[in-house]
Amino acid sequence: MDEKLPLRSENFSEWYNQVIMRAELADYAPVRGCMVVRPYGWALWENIQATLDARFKATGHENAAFPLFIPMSFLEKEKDHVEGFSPELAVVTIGGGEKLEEPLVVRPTSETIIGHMYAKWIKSYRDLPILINQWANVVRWEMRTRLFLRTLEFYWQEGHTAHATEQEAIEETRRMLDVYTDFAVNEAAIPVIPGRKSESEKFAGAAESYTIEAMMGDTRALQSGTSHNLGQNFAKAFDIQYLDENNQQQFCWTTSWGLSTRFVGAIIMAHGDDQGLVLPPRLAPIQAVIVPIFKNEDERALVLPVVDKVKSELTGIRVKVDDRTEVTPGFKFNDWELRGVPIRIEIGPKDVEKGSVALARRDTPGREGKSFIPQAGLKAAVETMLTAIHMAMLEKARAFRDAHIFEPTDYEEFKQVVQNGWAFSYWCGRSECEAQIKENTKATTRCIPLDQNTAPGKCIHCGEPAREKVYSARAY
RNA sequence: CGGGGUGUAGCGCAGUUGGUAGCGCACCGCGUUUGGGACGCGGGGGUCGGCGGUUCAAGUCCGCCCACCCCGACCA
Repeated sequence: MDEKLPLRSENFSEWYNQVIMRAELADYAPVRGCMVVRPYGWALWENIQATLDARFKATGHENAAFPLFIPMSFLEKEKDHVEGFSPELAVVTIGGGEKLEEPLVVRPTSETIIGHMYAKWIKSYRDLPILINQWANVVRWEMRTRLFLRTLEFYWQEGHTAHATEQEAIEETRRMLDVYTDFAVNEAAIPVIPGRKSESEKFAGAAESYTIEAMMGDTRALQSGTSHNLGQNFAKAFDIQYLDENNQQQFCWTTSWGLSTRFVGAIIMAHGDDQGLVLPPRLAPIQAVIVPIFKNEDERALVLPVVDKVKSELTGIRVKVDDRTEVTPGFKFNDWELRGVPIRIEIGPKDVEKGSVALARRDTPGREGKSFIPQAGLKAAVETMLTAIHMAMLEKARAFRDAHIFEPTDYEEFKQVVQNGWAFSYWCGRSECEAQIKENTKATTRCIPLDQNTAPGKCIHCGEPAREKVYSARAY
């Protein structure tokens, strides 16, 4: 393998693949389109899970587990849902050597089977709301796959709730969109734009879909989390009814919302640089790595006890000591930079003598990011630096994003800007305009930001009156 | 499913008119090294993607198949 990564600016997709392989986040599985998530990648996902799970619990949700297999007939009960998903279903037709009476679908998402169970569990308004989440794997038979971004099987969480009123369901949908936004900004340092999906980009079977859209390092957009108001579509398809206070049968209002291992791809592409990964400190599996430095046995005997002492003082911080003897310190510096560890702590004979350590920030390459600080009070210094790195990463990503969002005033300019950025412009709301824009430019409607106070204008494509402005971009 | 590309050691590749399968990295052993990707010496590792054909002889020529990667239409 070459020592250097391909340059991010020259070949973004090759850079992306190699970062994943070299940083040992994931590997290709023997089945096309499937991946193995390796321990380092899974540790990152576990940190994402932990912080999201805490947010779900804090907003009143409980975890449960529903089956992997769904009767084919369930999928067929909601018209838009089956239309949307049938091309990408994996179907089991044989079990235990016998042809099955009814084929079983490997879940592409669980609205149907959970809807079925909710119909069974919900009797009266006293049973509502039901607020359940599950952490699961799902399968969608995609044509073209990319590690983390689109694989046949992926890991995610899917929240499914049922409510007595439309208003409650709308509030839930928006609440979880806010949770995702808060997570993206405050944990992953990714400044996402929340908004509503257009009709054509909506989830199959939803009344309204909402999304958080993030800008990647090549300016393409990535849908990083979604929240759907399902209206009464699934309630009617699965007969999810409750008896209200007046002894009347009513259909429930349901929602669903999900965030997947795709988000790992978002972290890689939003923050990475030519040296490799740059992990946001609050999610990084290793927050600080200690590299001991010594030339001989005498120095080794001097340095290692200080390394142990420093490590034991950094309580509450995810620290790793790189005690490999078969590679040089210089190799380790590059290795941990590739793996995106936010802070490197070097401890050598000079530090032992002076009672100091060398700190290097991953987000600031070269000498500029290196500082020498006393061992006393190191924990506070590391904590401060982790926060500073988070803020700097968020700011850098925000500045990059804002520098690549344009507000074109005519279609020619629109076509220009979406080649290397996002367009924020008026849209009449008609799917035909959207489709033609996509055909001409490959840009799709990413989201319609909420709560617009925009004065009416004219559609960027057809010139007809338009009430709203939308983000358009080429997307993953 | 269309277009392009690649299959030879774990990874990256070379292999001439068909004639005993090689290089770099990685791996193992020993020694010297170690504050920005160390070096020397010695070693282990292959049904050349699969099946069939041509031939005295196939990694190499011919046919079929398979897999993976990249680019398009669908998608979190």
